[in-house]
Amino acid sequence: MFRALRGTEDILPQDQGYWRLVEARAAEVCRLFQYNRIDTPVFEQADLFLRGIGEGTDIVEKQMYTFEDRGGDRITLRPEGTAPICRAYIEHGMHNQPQPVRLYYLGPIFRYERPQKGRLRQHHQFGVESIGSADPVFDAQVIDLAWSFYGALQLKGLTLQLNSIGCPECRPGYLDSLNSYYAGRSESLCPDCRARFSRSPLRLLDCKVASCQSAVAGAPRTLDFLCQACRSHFQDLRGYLDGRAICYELNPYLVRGLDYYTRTVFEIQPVEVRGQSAIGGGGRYDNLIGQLGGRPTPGVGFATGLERIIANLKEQDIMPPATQANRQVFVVSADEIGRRKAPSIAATLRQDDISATFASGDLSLKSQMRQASSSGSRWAVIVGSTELSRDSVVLRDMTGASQEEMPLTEAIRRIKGSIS
RNA sequence: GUGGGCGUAGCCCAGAGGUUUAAGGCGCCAGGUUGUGGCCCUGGAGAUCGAGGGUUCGAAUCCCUCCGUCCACCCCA
Repeated sequence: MFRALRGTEDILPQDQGYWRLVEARAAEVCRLFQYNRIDTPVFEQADLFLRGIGEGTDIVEKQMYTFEDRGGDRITLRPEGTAPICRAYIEHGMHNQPQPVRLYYLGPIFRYERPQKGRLRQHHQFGVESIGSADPVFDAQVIDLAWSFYGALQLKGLTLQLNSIGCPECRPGYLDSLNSYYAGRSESLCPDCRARFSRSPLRLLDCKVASCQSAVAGAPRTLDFLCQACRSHFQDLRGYLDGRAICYELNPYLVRGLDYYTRTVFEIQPVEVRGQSAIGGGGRYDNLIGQLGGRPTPGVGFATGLERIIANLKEQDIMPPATQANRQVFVVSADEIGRRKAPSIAATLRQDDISATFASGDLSLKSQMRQASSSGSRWAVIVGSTELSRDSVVLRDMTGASQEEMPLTEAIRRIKGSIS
């Protein structure tokens, strides 16, 4: 038997309401903030991600779906959204537009990982990018947008964590200090951290192993090493956030898994902080576009996982709005004559913008009525030889138990005139 | 990649070596007298008990291997 591949899942009809809700809120918030939608291909040249995300990262090291296509090109299923957007920015000369260019995207992301709660090999992200300005007002705007989005979904209990990890000016000084701090302590670190020590020292900071935690507690903080420019950038950002009354927690040990981040990094976490719980995150990437071959262009963005959002909506009993069934009809046939006529009756209804379907005439009337009932349709139209001989149908209101025989045109008028 | 739990009908699950021709619930189908749903009642269909191998007179039940799945670690959304 075929089944969906590990770490992938079908989004079944009963869940589509959640997805439409989340997508609609995303589109709405972006319209209000004037971020425009862009859709990039789900696969790109592998090199885009190698250069963009950074060779030492977990994503590049072991999570990319990379393959050679029939033409011999190295292809990667996108493991994140920002690099492709930056590629599109460069490719379409968007630096000629007023800056910053504000974009949003929504679509599948692929990472080869062992699936677990809230973690899939194909998941979906909604993300925004503000490209072309280093002004901290846009860091704040991106966070504001993210916060508004979660607010529009009525998600409760989210916390915003914020940090600044500096720039190429001040990062080396910090790394030196981190290095010498950890140099004398490598004995007490977990094996993973010993490996991280030389590879990506920043990540030492978010190790969860208890023995490492104590080392982290005394470790130097990026914030204390920021250069003047980064320091004032961060100050300004905090000022803007305060001005918008957006609460955040300063987390000096927040680092993110991608190499391209500079200065601002942030993460949004839900109430239930269980292991891998971030629901969204982002930050500034002032060197990414340059690294990808564009002229040096600053940018800042945010992305959030739709599956995790929906999981949180469900946990908080937030339901998508019920679909309107007032203009929905289920055609039921009482006998062979009615069964023959059902498709064209449904078609006539549809011409009047009434959604209509019918049951198999193989089923008993009772069973057809059961289907009509469970379909959620407000109306059942019942047809058989008796009605057809009089050029009429029976219109039954499924919310109660009243029904009446009338011509189809009259039934249509009643249905269209109906209110809940 | 590492560790642990679990795999019985579409779904939830009982059964823990022989009274199992594998139970129950949801869902599905058919009925409960004449062409009608939602509640109730009755009946029915639906399971090579994840796959393969082994132990045994006898295995859904014990052992091994594989596969799948879930959870955790790593890391992220």
